[in-house]
Amino acid sequence: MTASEIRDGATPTHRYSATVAADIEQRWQDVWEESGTFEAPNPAGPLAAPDEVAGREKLYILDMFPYPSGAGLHVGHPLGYIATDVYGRFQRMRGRNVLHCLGYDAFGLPAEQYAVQTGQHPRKTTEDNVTTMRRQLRRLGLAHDPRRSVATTDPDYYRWTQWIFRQIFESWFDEQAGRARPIAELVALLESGARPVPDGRAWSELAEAERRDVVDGHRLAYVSQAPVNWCPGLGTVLANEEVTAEGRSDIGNFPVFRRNLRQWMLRITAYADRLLDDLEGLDWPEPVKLMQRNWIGRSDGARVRFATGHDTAPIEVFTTRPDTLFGATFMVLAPEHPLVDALLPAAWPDGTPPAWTRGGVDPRAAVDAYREQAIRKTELERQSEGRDKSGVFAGAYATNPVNGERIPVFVADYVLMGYGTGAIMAVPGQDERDWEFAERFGLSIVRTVAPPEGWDGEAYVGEGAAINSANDEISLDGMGVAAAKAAITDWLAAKGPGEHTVTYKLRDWLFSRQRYWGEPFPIVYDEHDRPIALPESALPVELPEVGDYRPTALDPDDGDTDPIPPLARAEGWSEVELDLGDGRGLRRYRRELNVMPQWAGSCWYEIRYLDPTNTQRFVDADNERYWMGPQGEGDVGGVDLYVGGVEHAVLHLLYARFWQKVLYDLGHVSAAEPFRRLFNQGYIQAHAFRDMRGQIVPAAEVEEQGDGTYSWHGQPVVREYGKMGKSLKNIVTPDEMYDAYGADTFRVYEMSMGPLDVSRPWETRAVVGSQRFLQRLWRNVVDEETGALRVVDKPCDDVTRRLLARTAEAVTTDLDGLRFNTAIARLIEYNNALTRLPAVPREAVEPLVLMVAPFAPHLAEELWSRLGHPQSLAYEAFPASDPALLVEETVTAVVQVAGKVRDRLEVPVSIDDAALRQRALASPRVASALDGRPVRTVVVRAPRLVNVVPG
RNA sequence: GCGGGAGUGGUGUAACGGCAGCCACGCGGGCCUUAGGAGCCCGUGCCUUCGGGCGUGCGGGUUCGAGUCCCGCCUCCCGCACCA
Repeated sequence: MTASEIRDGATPTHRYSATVAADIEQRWQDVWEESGTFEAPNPAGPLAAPDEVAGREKLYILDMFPYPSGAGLHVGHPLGYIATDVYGRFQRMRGRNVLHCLGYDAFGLPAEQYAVQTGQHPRKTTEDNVTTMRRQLRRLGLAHDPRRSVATTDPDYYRWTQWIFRQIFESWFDEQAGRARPIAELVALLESGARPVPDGRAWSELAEAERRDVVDGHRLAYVSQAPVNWCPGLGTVLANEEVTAEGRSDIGNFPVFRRNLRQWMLRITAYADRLLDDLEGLDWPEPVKLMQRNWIGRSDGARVRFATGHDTAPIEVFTTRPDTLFGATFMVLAPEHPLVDALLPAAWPDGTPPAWTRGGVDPRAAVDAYREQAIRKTELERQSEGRDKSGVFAGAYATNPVNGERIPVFVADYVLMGYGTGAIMAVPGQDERDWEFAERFGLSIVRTVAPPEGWDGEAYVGEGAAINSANDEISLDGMGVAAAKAAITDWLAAKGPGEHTVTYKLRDWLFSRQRYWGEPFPIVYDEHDRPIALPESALPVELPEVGDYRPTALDPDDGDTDPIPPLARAEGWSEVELDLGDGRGLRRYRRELNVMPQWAGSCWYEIRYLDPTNTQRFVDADNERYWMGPQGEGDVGGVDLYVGGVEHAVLHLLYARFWQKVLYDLGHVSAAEPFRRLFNQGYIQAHAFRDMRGQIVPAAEVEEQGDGTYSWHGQPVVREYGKMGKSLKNIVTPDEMYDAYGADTFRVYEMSMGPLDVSRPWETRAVVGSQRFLQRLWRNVVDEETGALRVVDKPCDDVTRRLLARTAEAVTTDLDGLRFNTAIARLIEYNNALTRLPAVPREAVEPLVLMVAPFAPHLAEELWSRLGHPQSLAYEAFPASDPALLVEETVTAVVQVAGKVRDRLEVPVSIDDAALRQRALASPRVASALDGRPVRTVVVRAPRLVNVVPG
């Protein structure tokens, strides 16, 4: 082809197009893989390369564990992976030993639901999905260590998940030491008498079964019969964290019922204070810390017992306002409170107001009817009713311990069984809810905190002096809230009916699921139905094949059904004959048929990445200390940078912190926290379009009209804004971007759209801007027509050299601060400057290629290689700037009059205030702006600014 | 209701308390083309009597100087929500 033919034809042969990009990208991906470019050396174990570790600072970068869904990726998914990759490549060029990899969280409900829909075995669909995702991500050119890509569904992985569960099961929380200890140490303490048995008897007096009860009652993993979230639609129970505020399942949106079932729990509540306190030392976004604090929900207060006069235990309440105890004029119990039944008398007491009985012939009938109605109410109905208070008198009275007042006891659903003790003392004078209830039922109201002047008459919850709060022994009157709290709490403790206490919103973690696709528990039951942990040598307990892995189909709206674990169908698996080595010989045991929840595998994956092939331990101690150990005094340790969406603010991040702390207490890891620094990326949103009937139409087929309106096949549609997804028909896939532009353009575009932590709309038509940038860079190095190198080996001019220094400086600080968008703007600016040069000097463009490399690594490798460098640039030093070149000789000084810019002066950088002041006042523009007014003051900030203030 | 975050051109965004709008999309004009949904170059906040004036959600304040700090509103987004 002649040159004129090329010009006559369409695109020059050597233009950086999607085709050229695809060729370059796949070639370099192969090179990286074959030469193990991004394999991170360990200090010890099978992946050890001590020579490569020596003398380099380590950096552990982590992306949130993805689960491979069947839907494939859209362009929003890789955002965080690209960001961590850019950062990792940058830090590698600055000499750090970077650990970065990606595995798959492949167990769990989403994977299983997808398998159920497609009628295939979850193992098959999971493997297919992982393959698809690996392909889509490989095409992105992520600098991951492929040897470390674990999957939770691999028996070599879940063997250690089971091992950790076993550690949790075989330990207890020593409240005094504030940490977990091996269960054997508890047994020793009990045997020696150093620790009393809870009911006060001697250990030696206890029967074997009673001893087991005591020990099992202390374990961090325990079986309990308790109200749990039963979701018949999913066929499984769920953790509190997996249930929405509307009382439905997070996944699938099925109704959830409270039901008493025997389930595995993890004692996360034992760690409530440490999970709260250790947030202090973490470099996390404040909103996430706050969400964790709120979820843990610590509140300080007092327990107070109210005698009932019946033949029952007193009613114990929790209050954060013990100072208002003199104003407690009635009590309220949650409908499910266990004391309610014992309190109910045979008939209404004399003088019971009719409004209190809800028409019940006797208290039992009234309370039963009320409970029936309250339990039937869904969360949604409760909310639609607003805060209207309902309730019924229990026919009983209690005695206020501070003043001996006889106060009525009600049952009402505004008191929740799940918080505090499930019972409250009602203080209408200082509590809005109690006020509403008192008004409704005509109950007396006593103010015990003086409201401010002019208070409108409702409950006063603020600060103020105590009033009406004295008995023969103590008076709170005149005290502030804090002082009154302390005084009354001391009095209660001295007299017996109460004491200081702390309550948490956090509940223990419901850990078993009646599903198939999860980790089996390493647990068997003996003939007494007691759980026993299988020995380490029996791990992994492999997930058995079953004829039908689907959960038993149950009516989603019927909460009275029972869960049926699919593993019960595994032929010959549920019963097993074993010698557990406890001297009892070969015996028959029943296996645990539940599986672990989705979160189990993601509670410790960041640890397994460190040592993925270790067959002796879940992680080698040296490797763990090297990558995650504390860095000096006061550091909690953990991953150096963890990037992911804010949707895991509570669930995963809380569970993983809990497991980390157990492992830390037991001496298995050196880091007290798993994630030292957390960064929440924003989401990529997208526009969606509806036609006149309100139906969503495919966004890809919508055309923009000249007047800013939109049409779809000729009919007008309206634009809205939301998540990218199937339901809004607005998915754009990475594959489309690879085909149309190439991976490097896609990467640059995603990083240039805006700050990483801000959500923003996807705009396919804007991607071309990033392509033009890379094309211009390519053209600065390669002749589009001939493919020859265009770079000249001549010295660079001074202006360009200074611009390069400033660019390198700015790009470095931007990358350090994860400000990728501004770094790219700088690079484009510099590249545009090179484009305007008559010829591009090597000295000017080589640093640019290196600086672009973290963003567009394939293009950069290709240019680097064409520039004559035989080695990959992955370990080239990131360009540093000569400080001498950063110093300007002259600057533009801005001259303001009354704060408005009126002139600009080119001045030497060394100019002093007096000289600059003189030059500014000499400016004719200043004179004209002053318009004859006298000068009052002149603010001078040499060399950049003068502000002349007229009188 | 409580708590948190954010409001800047047509769009995404950028600005140590010191030149508002870097960079990019889009748009307008031009070049090159048989052609342009390619590429390149120039222009592009609004108004203007071409002097300049006005501009960072609204209203105040601090300051020589405020997009940035303080107070009060408005709007949007997120989290929690009868938590005693």
